Amino acid sequence: MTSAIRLAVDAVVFGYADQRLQLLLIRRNIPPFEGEWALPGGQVSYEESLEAAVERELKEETGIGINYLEQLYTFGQPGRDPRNRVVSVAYFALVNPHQFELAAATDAADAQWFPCEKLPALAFDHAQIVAYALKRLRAKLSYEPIGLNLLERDFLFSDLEKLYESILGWKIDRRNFRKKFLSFGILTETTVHHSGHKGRPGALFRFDVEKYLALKETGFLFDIRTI
Amino acid sequence: MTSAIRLAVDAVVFGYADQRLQLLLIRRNIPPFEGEWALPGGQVSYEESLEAAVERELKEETGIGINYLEQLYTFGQPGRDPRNRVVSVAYFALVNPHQFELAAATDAADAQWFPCEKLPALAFDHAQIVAYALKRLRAKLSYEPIGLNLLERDFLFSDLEKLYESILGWKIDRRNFRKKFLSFGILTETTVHHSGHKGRPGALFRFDVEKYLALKETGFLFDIRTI
DNA sequence: CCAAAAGTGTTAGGATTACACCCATGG
DNA sequence: CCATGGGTGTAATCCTAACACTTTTGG
Repeated sequence: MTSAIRLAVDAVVFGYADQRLQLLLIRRNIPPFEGEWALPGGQVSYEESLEAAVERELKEETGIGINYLEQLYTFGQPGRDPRNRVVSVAYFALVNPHQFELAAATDAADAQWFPCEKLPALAFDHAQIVAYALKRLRAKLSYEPIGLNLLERDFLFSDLEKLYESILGWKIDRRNFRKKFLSFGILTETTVHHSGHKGRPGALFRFDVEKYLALKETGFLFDIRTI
Repeated sequence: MTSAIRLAVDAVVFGYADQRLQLLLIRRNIPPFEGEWALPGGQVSYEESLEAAVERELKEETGIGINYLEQLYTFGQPGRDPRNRVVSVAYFALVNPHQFELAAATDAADAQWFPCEKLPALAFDHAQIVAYALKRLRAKLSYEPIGLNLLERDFLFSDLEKLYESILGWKIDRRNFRKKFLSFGILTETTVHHSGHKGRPGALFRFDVEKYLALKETGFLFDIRTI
């Protein structure tokens, strides 16, 4: 019998901080690619679900929890791991980085956020996985309100604008964007936010997940492609 | 050491015949679920890519080749196979059934097309996989011209209309549909089709893949959601 | 009082929808 | 000649896109 194919999971974890999209990476402390940066992940154990494996690895290697998780794609080309045949189910996760401390406390090697436009070289085929995830993120931003998982619970409308602008990579019209986004009725206005910076204080908004799910039931489709 | 997770592929193969969407199934001739219907598929061997495994299994079990193949989703819940932990990468395939004979010649058990609205009970979690694939097919029909992979090379416009109507499950406006679809410029009109049935003969069209790919390069997006 | 950010409406143009009659053939 | 399916245009409506000034605060 030839040896068995190994099954792993990898997580592409996006965060949003300093008005830039960030990616969570760990520095490998074992061969191959020792010392290089890679996606958090690892082998799936026999009794756990794939999602459980992702969450476990993330906890172990980086100490963070996640706001949004979905399966991305399964990468299985022979040769993607130089030693063995490893098939990896990649997951796509969104996090508000302010919500979690990166744990230096764990036994993992360094975990660190990198702005997406300045990524280091990555181990294995992880650059390809990240590219795929970015494509998915950009596409999904326009037809599901997942961007809200990258923000704090309460946020300024301008935060949301800037998030879309920085991830999609083009200028959006503030007036049209606000009109359209608010027309969905999935944001509730809370208090007004004072101080911090110069300029007129703005209203704080919060994503009303209940209302979003209720609307989805009725066939409503979030769609902000035409901004 | 606990035993290793097994890796398999399964294929959800859709065809279109008798003006209905059809699904390709095989009858299992080994336990578990012996005698029941299931998706074609099987274990991935150590050196082959996932796609190669799918195509090999399809050839072995049903004798058909495929017009379109993409990865669908990876199903990995513990317990989905009653004996072992099997993680299965499901693929989504489109075929023109007239193009291939189902091979009784192979050593596989029966392979057979079933209309999607009259599927038998399926082994494992295959009903769930099929449901997922149907969702993907319906969604994709509207923003990629994949429906054309289900038709013969030359087809009547009414075939295309009926395909969309039967898969999406609602009436479409003939005039608007034709106007919009032709406006993309990815179909070329060939000859006029005489005979076969009563009524005025219609023009035959052919999908111009070259032109479609060229257009895609330029940022053109196929989009027929608003029909 | 100045700089910075928040907030807000209107209009022209383009896209979508709804809709009905004539044409060409086979039987 | 009639039944069947193929082929076509227009008008009303809705949605999108473009655009600039006023308000409120901190410094």
